[in-house]
Amino acid sequence: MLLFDSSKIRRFSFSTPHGKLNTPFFMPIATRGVVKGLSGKDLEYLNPKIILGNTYHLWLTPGLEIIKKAQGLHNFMNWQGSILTDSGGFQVFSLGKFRKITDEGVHFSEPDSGKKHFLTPEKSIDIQLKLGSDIIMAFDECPPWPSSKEDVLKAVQRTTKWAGICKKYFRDGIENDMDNKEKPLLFGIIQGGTFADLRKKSAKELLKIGFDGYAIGGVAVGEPRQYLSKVLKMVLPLLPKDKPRYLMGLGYPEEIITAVNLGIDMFDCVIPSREGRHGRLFIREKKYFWLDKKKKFDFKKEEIYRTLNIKREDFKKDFSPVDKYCDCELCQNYSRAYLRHLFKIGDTLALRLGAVHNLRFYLEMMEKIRG
RNA sequence: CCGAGGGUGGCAGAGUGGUCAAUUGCAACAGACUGUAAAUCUGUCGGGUCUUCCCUACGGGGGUUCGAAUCCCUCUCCUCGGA
Repeated sequence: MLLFDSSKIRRFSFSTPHGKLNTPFFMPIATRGVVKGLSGKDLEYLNPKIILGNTYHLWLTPGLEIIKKAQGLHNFMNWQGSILTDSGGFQVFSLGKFRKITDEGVHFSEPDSGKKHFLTPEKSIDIQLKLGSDIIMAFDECPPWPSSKEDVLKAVQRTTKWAGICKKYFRDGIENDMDNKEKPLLFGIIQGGTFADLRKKSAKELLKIGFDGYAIGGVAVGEPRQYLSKVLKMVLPLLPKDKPRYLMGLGYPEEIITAVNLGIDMFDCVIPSREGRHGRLFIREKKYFWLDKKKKFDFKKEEIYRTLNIKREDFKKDFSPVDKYCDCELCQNYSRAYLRHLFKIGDTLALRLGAVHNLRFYLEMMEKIRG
């Protein structure tokens, strides 16, 4: 059971070199310079204001040479909104056995080719500056769950150390870059797993260094779901009210609403896009009744949304729209049966329509939350 | 009509005496997905009281053998070559 109180949520705005952002908001993921399967027209329709790219992946492909020749990532992908770039810190976690961590940085080997790369805090910031990112993330170490307290402590210490290096390198980089009319923002990332003392330690150390915004990382890496609000409650009271707070990598709609309630401003997650491509569609049965009239509302997850596995046999002859309250291209033009058919024959249109729909679901939800 | 090679589970295609209810791929069905190693991954996929048990099953029928998808005979169908 969650409680949503629209009068209590944080609403404010801040600007990046590519525009003003109103919180709380959700960032679609464009790891390698594209929201997988979507065109610029699709993005125009979705109008997310800000999307997320990834340092590590863009560094490998297409590489900085190409991005530089294209005059930055925005230009390269023809996206004029803001871009937040993740530092590659998450790959320290997700690439698991394909990397080795030292205090200086992380050695990665590409899973397919075995090709080796060494990413450091300095290099990460350098890459992000060259990409032309609007919001640059500090390079962090995201420990998996479960990890011993000793290991999490080590990750916190390393993350703090790297954060200091990132800050310094960022400041120097900005000062030396006379072309940069508007300076990007730099965010620090709080680690500490599920340990209250380590979370607080991490937050305090990052506050001391000073950032334009603060992210909470290392959440939803496998720990039980109850930890989400616990971790947020450990950290959020310590953060300044006038700086954006970003919950990295989350989540399902009910998790986002929980986090909004507790004071989070920014989200990103692969769930809507990936699950859309995989045929799992987010739909609502009633049109956001939980946001109507009443300011306070108790609701359960099922009351916000449900999901359809559109590939199921049940939808073979279901000619109704996926979500009758949705205004996306899929819901306005095609039936469940048709989308199922597209998935069954493996046509890429299915992937695109699925991702667009789910992202529309998420972004519209955020719109409604903002009011 | 003669010669040669074949007919295996929804399809394709392994297997040439026991460890075969039968490799693998596709299709089908179901599930997973949280700062994207992900248009990916996992499971099921002849039937039964779902079992270290039984039944049915590798074109049909018959035979050899302790034992056959695998060997023999016969019928049938397909493909290729020759009249």
